[in-house]
Amino acid sequence: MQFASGQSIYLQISDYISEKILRGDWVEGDRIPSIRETAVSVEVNPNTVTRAYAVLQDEGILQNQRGVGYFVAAGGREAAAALKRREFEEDELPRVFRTMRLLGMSLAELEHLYERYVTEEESERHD
Amino acid sequence: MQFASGQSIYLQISDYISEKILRGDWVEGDRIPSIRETAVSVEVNPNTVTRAYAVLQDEGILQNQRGVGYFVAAGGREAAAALKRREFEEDELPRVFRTMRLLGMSLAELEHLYERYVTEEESERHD
Amino acid sequence: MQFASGQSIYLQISDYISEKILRGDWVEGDRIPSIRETAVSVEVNPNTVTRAYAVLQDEGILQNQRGVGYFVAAGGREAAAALKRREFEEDELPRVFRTMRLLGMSLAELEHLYERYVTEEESERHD
Amino acid sequence: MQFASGQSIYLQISDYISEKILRGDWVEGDRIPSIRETAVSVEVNPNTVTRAYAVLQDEGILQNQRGVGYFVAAGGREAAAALKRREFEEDELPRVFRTMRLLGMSLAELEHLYERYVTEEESERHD
DNA sequence: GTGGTCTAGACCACC
DNA sequence: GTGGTCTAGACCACA
Repeated sequence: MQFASGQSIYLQISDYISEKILRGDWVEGDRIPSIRETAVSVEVNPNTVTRAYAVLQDEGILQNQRGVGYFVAAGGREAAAALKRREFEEDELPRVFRTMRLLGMSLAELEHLYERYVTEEESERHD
Repeated sequence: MQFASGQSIYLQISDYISEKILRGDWVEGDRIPSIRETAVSVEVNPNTVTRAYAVLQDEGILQNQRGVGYFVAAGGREAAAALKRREFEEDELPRVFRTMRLLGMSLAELEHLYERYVTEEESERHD
Repeated sequence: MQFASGQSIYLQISDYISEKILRGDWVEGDRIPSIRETAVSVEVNPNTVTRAYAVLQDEGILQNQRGVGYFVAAGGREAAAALKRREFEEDELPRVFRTMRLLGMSLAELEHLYERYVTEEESERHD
Repeated sequence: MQFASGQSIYLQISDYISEKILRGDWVEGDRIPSIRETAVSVEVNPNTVTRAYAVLQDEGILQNQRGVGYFVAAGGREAAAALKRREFEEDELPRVFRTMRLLGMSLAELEHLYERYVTEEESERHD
């Protein structure tokens, strides 16, 4: 895992876990890697992972059993989707639309960029 | 002016100035409010405004005449537009498109949200 | 059995057993379920149940006959009652009274809540 | 400040702050001691105080200004009161009433204990 | 000066 | 083994 600057590592980790659950890699009731395992695999301090997991537990995405581990909570996927959608629609999209107006970018142009993005994604998948 | 958490205040201020110029509120050669005036009006430490103006000067959007004040630079509007567009296309849009895929949101749905945004904007303007 | 977070599971189990004895579900000399049986029924590691039983044995509530099982000790019910009362009066009530003052809650209001609690209990019993 | 065992220090600190606000020692908009100041005064590591403040910020009791400090949030006192009352009525009181029934303790007896508590408090105040 | 984050390392209770 | 907490110390961005 590569960390971008500009966002804290623990948030990048919680996003990463959250997206795994969104994609269905881990489903309700699955035990996810322990704090220590994740710490080793992403090469950060266990404390940092603890913080990432705590965020997800607060959001109702993870659940933990003392001395056992962390699990995808009941309704965890829905919680993750709801959270991501809410952040997207309430924070990101308004900013995007506002910028479009400022730049005088039309919806058609946005669609064009979207299609370009999709094709680029496709080609990367073939690497 | 309201400050969102999560982004530094000086960047929020420089964005605010930059958008004023993009909208044409201030045009090439206009003197913009002094650091002190802005500091008072947005209720912030003058150091913070200084930093915001410095960013804009670096980008070629503002120009400083010592002892006189800050002015919209020659080509300032174009510089602001270019900067905003670059940030938008390189940073924000890829993130947006990625999230759309993750949420399974179609381009049609995005257009729908865009239209809703536009109508909301319209109605707010009538307040 | 549902486990609340915030208190260790073994203590929740020992409370649960203790209350069974207080209510008279199990009386002096009764053999209570084996560690394994309880472990299965409450879906917990046998080690955890062992610890819970050990606590109760320490308090003189249970008695162990090696190879046979655990029994409600002579005077077990009284021991359980004394323990619970002590914990209640020394730990819980002072905290409760303190919070009442902090919230400005009167004794009358407390009585009101008590009556509501009792009626709710009644109605649940009819389910 | 003395810390009891059984509850984590950071929660004891957040309770302490919360009660200060409930009592009106600090009111809306007041700046509370910085993380470092509190860390010194209660003799714990700044990280621990950070965690306590973060809890209160999550609850809407505190609010922070980057680089300036923590403040009692708008509606902070109400948030603190609501939180405490909710925890009290939903968690603590049901447990109390349940124990009363188990011990066969009457409301009259509880009142008696309450009066004793109040008089003890009074006499302590005269020390 | 402020808060925010991260690391390293320790100890604990618990399962 | 698991997670939870705490410390010490560091570095950073920010006001």
